[in-house]
Amino acid sequence: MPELPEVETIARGLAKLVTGDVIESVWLGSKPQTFKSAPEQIAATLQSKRIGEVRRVGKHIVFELEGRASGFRRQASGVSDEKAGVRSQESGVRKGKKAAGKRARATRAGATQAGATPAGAKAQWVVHLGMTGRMVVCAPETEIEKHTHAIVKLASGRELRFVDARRFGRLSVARGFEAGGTEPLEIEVEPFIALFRGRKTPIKSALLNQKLLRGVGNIYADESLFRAGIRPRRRAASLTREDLGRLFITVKEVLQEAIALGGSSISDYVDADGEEGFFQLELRVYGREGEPCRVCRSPVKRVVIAGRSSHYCAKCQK
DNA sequence: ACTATTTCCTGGATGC
DNA sequence: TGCATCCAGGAAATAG
Repeated sequence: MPELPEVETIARGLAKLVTGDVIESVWLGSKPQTFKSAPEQIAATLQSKRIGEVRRVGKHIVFELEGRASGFRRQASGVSDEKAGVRSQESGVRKGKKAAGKRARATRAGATQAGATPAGAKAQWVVHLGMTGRMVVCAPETEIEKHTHAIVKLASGRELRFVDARRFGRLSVARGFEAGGTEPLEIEVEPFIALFRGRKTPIKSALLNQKLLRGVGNIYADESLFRAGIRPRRRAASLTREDLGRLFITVKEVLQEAIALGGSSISDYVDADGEEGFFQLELRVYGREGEPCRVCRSPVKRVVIAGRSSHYCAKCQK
């Protein structure tokens, strides 16, 4: 399950592999829910672009796209790139086949994003891996895996493929992409504390809320709370400044350590080079139900909060 | 404005 | 062995 450290690791790996390469052609699969922007718009936006910076924003991978196809005009209207993007989004609303409702909603979200964007921002390819999404860089003759939803041919002769069995992953194009909340590795202590003020929701849920902090998922929420000595069910508003001060430290600590170890390889996560991470060996509570707490030896508990399994030590966390 | 719940999806694990 | 059932998870949609 790629969370911030895994996505960071993958983005760094991809940056090394594909920065500077040029997209020669794009094939997109037929599962509509994979594409958060209209497939035609994704294909048109990627076509003939040079891949610039590749970076992580929350749990998203963002590819900056530079330049454009010579002579390419969307809908032969001669409008600017910016307007072409908006226009094709609108046409997406009108067209909408069986997924009309879904598409319209997704399009509105995209339009809001574009609206908040400085004019002239570069086009971007945004990838969310969901649970099982993977970006594969390989030779064109490599057998096409089951659940391959996108294939991007590169001028270097290689292909960049998006493979996602469970299909929670999403592809889109944007300009000035911004994901809701604040980057946990960049936030300062006071804004961090302010995020949770007055919230009745369990602190675990608040940590998972991407509109507050972006990039923390189930594994790192549990690990941060363990290190801070806070039970996941505690209401966010009930935490003292001291509690939140500790949590502020442990969230950063856990994420940084996990990045340093290349993420956690649970189930089938591997980085852009196919290498496993090592942070799964450092996990103190996640996935350790019934096993002895590494600090006090009492068995790790598992409860369900907001539909997510949450692991904690009843003795070490209050 | 918030919060809680449901939905999507398939491979792997478990149960009988 | 085979078949059914459950479970994992992020985020958007829906309900309260």
